[in-house]
Amino acid sequence: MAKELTTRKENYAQWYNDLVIKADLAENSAVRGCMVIKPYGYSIWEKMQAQLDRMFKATGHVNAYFPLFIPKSFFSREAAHVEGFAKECAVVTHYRLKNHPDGSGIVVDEDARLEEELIVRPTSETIIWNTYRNWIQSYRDLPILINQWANIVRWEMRTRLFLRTAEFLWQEGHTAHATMDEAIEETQMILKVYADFAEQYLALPVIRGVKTESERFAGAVQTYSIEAMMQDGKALQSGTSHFLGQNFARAFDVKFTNQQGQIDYVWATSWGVSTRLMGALVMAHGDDDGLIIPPRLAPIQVVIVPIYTKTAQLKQITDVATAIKTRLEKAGFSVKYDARDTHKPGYKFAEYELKGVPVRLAIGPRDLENHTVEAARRDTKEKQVWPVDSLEKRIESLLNDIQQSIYNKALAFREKNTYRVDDYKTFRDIIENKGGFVYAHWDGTAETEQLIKEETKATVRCIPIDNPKEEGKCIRTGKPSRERVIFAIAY
RNA sequence: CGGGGUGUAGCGCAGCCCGGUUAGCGCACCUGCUUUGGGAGCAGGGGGUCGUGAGUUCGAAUCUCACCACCCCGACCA
Repeated sequence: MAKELTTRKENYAQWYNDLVIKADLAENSAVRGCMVIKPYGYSIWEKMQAQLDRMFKATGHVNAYFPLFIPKSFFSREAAHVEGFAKECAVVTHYRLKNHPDGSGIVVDEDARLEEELIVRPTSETIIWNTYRNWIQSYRDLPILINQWANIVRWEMRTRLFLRTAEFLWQEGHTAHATMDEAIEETQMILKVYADFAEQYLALPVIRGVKTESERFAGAVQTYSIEAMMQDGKALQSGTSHFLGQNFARAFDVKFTNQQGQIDYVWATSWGVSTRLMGALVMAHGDDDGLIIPPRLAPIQVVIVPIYTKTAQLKQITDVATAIKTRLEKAGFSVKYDARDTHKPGYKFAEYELKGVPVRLAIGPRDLENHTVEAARRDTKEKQVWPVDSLEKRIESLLNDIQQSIYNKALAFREKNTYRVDDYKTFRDIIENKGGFVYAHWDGTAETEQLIKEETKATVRCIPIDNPKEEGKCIRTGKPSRERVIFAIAY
């Protein structure tokens, strides 16, 4: 197989797609806009899930499951919500098929039309809040801190593997609170969980911020997000946390009696991250040789490749390799020994690089003789020869180093491509020619935001939290502004 | 839904303009031998309703029409 992933400069989208497909993560399915997540890709997702799940549980949440189908009437209770999602819903209208009378095949049985259509959930606020109504009467029933792992469907016009598929996997948290402050606190706490996960596990530096009104979740009072920069300078919204106020409680009539004996509507939050994080992983860290998986999320952290000429040698090497594998597994690493006789070492090297396995150990006749292994790290491709003794310590420190290095690299890239700009000409030049994040003043109106979007394709990604106040003039209209916001072209 | 493009073996493509043996190439696949410390070499082999349907013609991958699918760019979006 020849090296082919060299298209990135010419067509980043194609480079990304190739990488996802060739690294064995996913492929397009027979269903338009939907993807097949392959075993290797899914195992990375499982690692993400497991870690996020731990973090949610550590912050007091529990998992539950709500229906895939949402009656159409539920969906229209919250005006802004329905407006935001109506254009991309899959709708179930019938419940039965039949053979066509002329024998030409299976057709929908028109006699089996549903009285009320069912929407395949694009998000579950409505079905969940309809359920919460029955669960909540008193402040003693609050808070409810529930998360759900599920698939959802949004009938997007244009799709891209992991980043925007018609069906995707995610987790959605839906919490109910007695007070506004508590709900806001929850929203921000989850944002912190997302940021910590992105930075410590995905090795992806993110900016926490607040969305502008036009980018806000349909039905939310406030939307917080984490924003990351991909290697083409575009922004990827990698997770969102919404303060929903009492909007859904009002829409679904979810009231409770507070400690003072007064009846009030319940305060809500919702938050989610999706398989889009897989896309972030690919785009933030990948290179022309393939993926680079952060060690803390790698399904295989260490791969051992034998190098031999005769079958007898293979047996000797296998003895050594198996012993090493056992030792490393005992130390808590996930290790694969690839003793396939059907592929040559060079092929395997390239294959595991494509898959982004952080560390490769090669063991050959020389190593048998010297009691060594050759260790190669995926991120920098550096190799060194190690004695077999004390391998655990070296692996541990190497994996930690890789985790940190790829984070540092991504952070350095983001900083290098972040600008502070005060005039529109420079702004346009950077957005059009360089890409990246631009901190600029904005007058705070949706009109100006829309104008800038039309003129440059850039949008306000977020208003960073803890943003320093600074007097300035909107770069488009010259009207006064009190802080800079982040503009970028987004995925 | 607007603009552009592509459908030929599992993947990537040539052939089409100018119709004419048995439709070809690279990778992959299978067999054998030699190889194995960075995607092996040689020899042999298998695999095709040329997207679908109609039309023109003695003859269509090639020309005409319709349809379908997919990709890219836009609008929308996690």
